[in-house]
Amino acid sequence: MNDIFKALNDATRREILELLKSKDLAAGEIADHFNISKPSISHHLDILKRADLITFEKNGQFVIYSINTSVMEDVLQWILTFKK
Amino acid sequence: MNDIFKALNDATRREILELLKSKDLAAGEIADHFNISKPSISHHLDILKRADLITFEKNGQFVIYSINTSVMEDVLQWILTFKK
DNA sequence: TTAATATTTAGATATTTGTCTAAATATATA
DNA sequence: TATATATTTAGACAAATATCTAAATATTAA
Repeated sequence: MNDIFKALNDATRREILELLKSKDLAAGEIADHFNISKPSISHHLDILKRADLITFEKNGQFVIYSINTSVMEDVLQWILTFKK
Repeated sequence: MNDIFKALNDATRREILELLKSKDLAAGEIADHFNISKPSISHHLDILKRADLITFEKNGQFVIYSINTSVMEDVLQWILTFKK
């Protein structure tokens, strides 16, 4: 739970998830959406990976990232415990 | 959304919310549950307040804190946009 | 009014975090 | 093989964060 909330606690990372909601993207395509260096985006992707919020697959020289919505279920359940 | 995720990105603050789920508590009662100084807990309460995740009411020399679940609804809706 | 209790504010400090540039690695293509 | 493209790793640095102690503020009670 710690890793998930940590990953979600950054506007850039949340926006990456929004992008991947529409379709899978290569690391470079993701980076192109931001005014942030590629290494920084790579670091954000790493944090999202650790939280298992995204997965990736190597395709030639590209690395294609996909969202993993199953982890969102855990957050959902946690939130629901607060609904009265 | 930023303030909410920031507030939730800390185990102590999430535990404070768990405590308040059961019942309203004074600042000191909350602090008694942790091996952390009262000023630190006061700081955590401040962050939860800013995120509107808790409310408070002064009662004599005590300050009674309550959880505000309505904000959880916003997180819930955000999470749901990822459910396929 | 003085002392005790409850809480917050102020200021300091060590750790974590987000960002950068430069360099390394991996793959594709000429 | 040499060069170009895609991505990550390494290392540095400023800003944010969680914590502490000491002091300030507010309220109650003797």
